[in-house]
Amino acid sequence: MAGAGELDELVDRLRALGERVTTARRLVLGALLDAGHDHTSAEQLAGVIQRDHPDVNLSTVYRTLDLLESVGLVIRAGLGTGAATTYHLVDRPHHHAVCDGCGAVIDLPAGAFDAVVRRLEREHGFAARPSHLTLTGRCADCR
Amino acid sequence: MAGAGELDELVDRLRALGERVTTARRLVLGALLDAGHDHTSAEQLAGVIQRDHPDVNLSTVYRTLDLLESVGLVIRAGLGTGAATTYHLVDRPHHHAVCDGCGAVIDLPAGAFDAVVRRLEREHGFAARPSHLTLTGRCADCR
DNA sequence: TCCTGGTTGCGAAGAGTTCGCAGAAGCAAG
DNA sequence: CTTGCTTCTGCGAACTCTTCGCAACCAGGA
Repeated sequence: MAGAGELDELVDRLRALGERVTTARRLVLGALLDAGHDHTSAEQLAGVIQRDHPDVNLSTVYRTLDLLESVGLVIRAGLGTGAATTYHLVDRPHHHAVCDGCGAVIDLPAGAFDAVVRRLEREHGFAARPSHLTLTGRCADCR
Repeated sequence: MAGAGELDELVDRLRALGERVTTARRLVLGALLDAGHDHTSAEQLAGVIQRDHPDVNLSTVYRTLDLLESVGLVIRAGLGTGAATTYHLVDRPHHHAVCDGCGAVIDLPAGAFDAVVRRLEREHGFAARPSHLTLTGRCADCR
């Protein structure tokens, strides 16, 4: 279980953005906090929430995740085909390396792509979202 | 329409890999060639093919794309939620920048990520597929 | 040309996600 | 605290994209 302080902070941010704070949204944020830096699917989040609150619907989790993404509190990492979309809090910027073999998602330090991002900006006018870079390959275990 | 020579070359590569060359596979490869460097969905490809060959089924296009991906002739770029998975030939290595705003896929030169890829290998033991890096952000037009 | 196993078309199933609606709940004002 | 407007939620159905099973078919080797 994550500390209550963190949840309150997220809730306050949501309110400050002019969004309503509802029970369902609090629960989704709480579940995302509990997930730590793991990448969880909407269904997984709903499962966790429904252990204590069976009346929270999967649709609501999807809608809440959409909202949280639109205000920048959450990002979605669209993995390859078959796998469901996963979400996690934008607590600190980092990047994803997804292993083709085992599907593992490896978090990479935020600075890894800085040079590339700057170059893209300069040469292509493309503003990369610094917290959302995904690359695929093979992790050390699967090679 | 792409040159016939290119198609023959792809067909030969497929045969050399021990895979059967069927009409449907030839058509899928042809459609991928015609698409050039655009990223096309299975449905788009099926549509193009079915203009001349209405009897080619969407299932077959999916199965063929899976095959082509498994032998390394095609890569799939799983864009965000909602959008269908897109595919394109691995004609030359390059990377993708996907715009959040308009969904445009920008091809980036192969070398852009070389330094990062090498560093990932060294520091994380992660072997990135050099032909499949995706990053999201905002293109020049959408900013 | 004949055989054999991989491939295809077809239809249906499956997973993940979205939508519409009526009732419930958040939040601001009184 | 109560009221009232607006947004949110639960529910269920619909939708899209993708996969599967099966019988007929065909590519490639003998």
